[in-house]
Amino acid sequence: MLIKTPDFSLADTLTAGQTFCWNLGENENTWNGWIQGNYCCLKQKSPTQLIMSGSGLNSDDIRAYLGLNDDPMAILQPYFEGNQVLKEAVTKTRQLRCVQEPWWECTANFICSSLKQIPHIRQLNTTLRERFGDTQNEGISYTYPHWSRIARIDEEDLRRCRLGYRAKFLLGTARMIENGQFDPNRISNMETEEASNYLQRLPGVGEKIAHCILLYAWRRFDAFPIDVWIARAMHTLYFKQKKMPPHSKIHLKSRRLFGAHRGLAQLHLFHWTRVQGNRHKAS
DNA sequence: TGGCAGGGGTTGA
DNA sequence: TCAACCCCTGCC
Repeated sequence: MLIKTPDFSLADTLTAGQTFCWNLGENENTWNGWIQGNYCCLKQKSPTQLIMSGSGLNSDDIRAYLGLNDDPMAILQPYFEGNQVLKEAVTKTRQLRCVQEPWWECTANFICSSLKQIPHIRQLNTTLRERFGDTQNEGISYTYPHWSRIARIDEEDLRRCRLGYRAKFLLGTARMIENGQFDPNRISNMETEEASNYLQRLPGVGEKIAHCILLYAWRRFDAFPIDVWIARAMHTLYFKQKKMPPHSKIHLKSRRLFGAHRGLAQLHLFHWTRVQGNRHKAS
């Protein structure tokens, strides 16, 4: 199925640290992964054309998952005045989109993410699928294990998936959801800050991960996850002081600079600084 | 080949 | 505020 898109980069979007269930296929520009529990193959034919195969999904599903209905340039334009840095970052990364991950997989991925790099997190996602998920396509692909499945696993079995200390957190979170101590349906009716505090009741979920979940699963564009990358970027770009400012000050600054769309701004700044870093490394 | 540092974070004292 | 928690990678 051919899907027309705005100016878009599939690779940038799938490797920007939002989602961890996509792997590069054998053919160039081809990615195999999961949308709404359906295994599918996406190929970027051109910056404005995608080809989707291998699932019962329609183009609206793909567009919604990949955030193709958003125009980041238009959304963030009101914040460009007096903020040349943001304008440049968004212009250079305008092919990037904010995805919409399933909330449980997103939560589990980010619990697994602490002190891990993107390839490791992707590896963990694959391992958990292969060991505890249900098979689709006769063993070629596996669904992400439901929390009720994870809740029944021994911590030692999870540790054997190379989760380390994160095994206890993932198990604790799955069990809290399973026994009704945490109700994800409540999130939709909460303000972002309240939702962040609620998510932080889950073991292994602190402020950063709570904001990641709100941004990438609930698409709360006012969530602003601060990791070491974005903290460094904000420090370099927007603070004159030599010492790294505390997260409270970075949050305040992000509100002032990017308003209700600071999460989206974060995504583009993060990607832009990473691309620049790689460029410096390459040269 | 092996030792060491450091990495996209959270917890608990 | 800071050590502890695991595992992997890159570097020497």
